[in-house]
Amino acid sequence: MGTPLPRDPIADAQRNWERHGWADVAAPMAAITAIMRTQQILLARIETALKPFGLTFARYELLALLSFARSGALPMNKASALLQVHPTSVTNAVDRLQEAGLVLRSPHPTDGRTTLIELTSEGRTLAKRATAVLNAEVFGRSGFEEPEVEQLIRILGNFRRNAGDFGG
Amino acid sequence: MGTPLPRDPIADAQRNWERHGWADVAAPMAAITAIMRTQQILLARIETALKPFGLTFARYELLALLSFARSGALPMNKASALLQVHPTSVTNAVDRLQEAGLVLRSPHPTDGRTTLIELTSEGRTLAKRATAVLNAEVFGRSGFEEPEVEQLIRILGNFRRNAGDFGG
DNA sequence: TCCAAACCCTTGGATGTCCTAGTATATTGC
DNA sequence: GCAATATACTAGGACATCCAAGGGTTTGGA
Repeated sequence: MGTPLPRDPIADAQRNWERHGWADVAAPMAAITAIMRTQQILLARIETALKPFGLTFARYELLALLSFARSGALPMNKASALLQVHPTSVTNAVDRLQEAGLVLRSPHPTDGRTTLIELTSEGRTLAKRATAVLNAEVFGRSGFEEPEVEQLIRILGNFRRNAGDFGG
Repeated sequence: MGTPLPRDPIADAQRNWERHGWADVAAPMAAITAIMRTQQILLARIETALKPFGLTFARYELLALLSFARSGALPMNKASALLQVHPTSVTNAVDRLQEAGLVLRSPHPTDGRTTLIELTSEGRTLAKRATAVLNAEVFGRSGFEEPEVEQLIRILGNFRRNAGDFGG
């Protein structure tokens, strides 16, 4: 996966689409494919930055979410909704974070069905340190110019709203 | 994972970043997180469209790539480079496509190390049908406006080039 | 009151991705 | 010509994601 290609494979795919009579959807195809590839690149950078902490992005996101909750605790279903992942993915992440002593499960005081995830002090400390590294090494060197960042936030925000993520 | 949230969780995260003194990287953080989430949404749409064909996106991409190769065949390492995934991921995809009778492996005529992936006629037919459905149901209804598509292609194209994907 | 429907979490299974080796074949350099 | 290095593919393992199904808890309508 190493050396750069001589040509942009996505631009090539777009040309192929046009040549085959699908010119009307060639551009959206290219945009969507570019999003998939960009996500892959960014995820790799993030995972590299988090590796020294023994964290993956999924686990980091959960830690970060908990660290912003006033009480440092959230119900699992709340975390699932806010992170927008399947409940089983949260179960998986909590299992591993709990093994590492970064969070712990506790019963909900009034609803016997619900489990609360609580940040331990180790978890809170690690979240803070990991965030500092992510800010410095990934978000601070994204490679996006300032106006591009604003455009991405706007375009993808509209997309996510229309997709039903939030604020129907 | 169903009902829309009352508020945009990514916008909330951006505000949290600003509140905690990381205002300088809050916007890139939000943009990157939005890319991750958008990819997730798009992938889900694509997988839904492909499910009736027994295809996943990874397998479809390989089929589509082969269908654009003149001879309908490519070396595994070439496919790995063009799809920008790890060689083992190609091995995995080829295994399953071969089981389904959509591709077959053949030895390279002059290089004993190399394996060629060839499209079968079933594979070619299925690629064509799957592409038609993807074009109609996903790319044709992306939810992106036309100028947004152009902006995404430009912004993400620059990003991918700077990330070393192509055209050093 | 009480049972069905709704909700919450977990287990088990299928996929995909990557990394680290290991085997086989080519290429290079002496 | 032969050993050392490089390249190509695959096997095994770690993770993450989703779906389907199961067991426990609450809620709500008859």
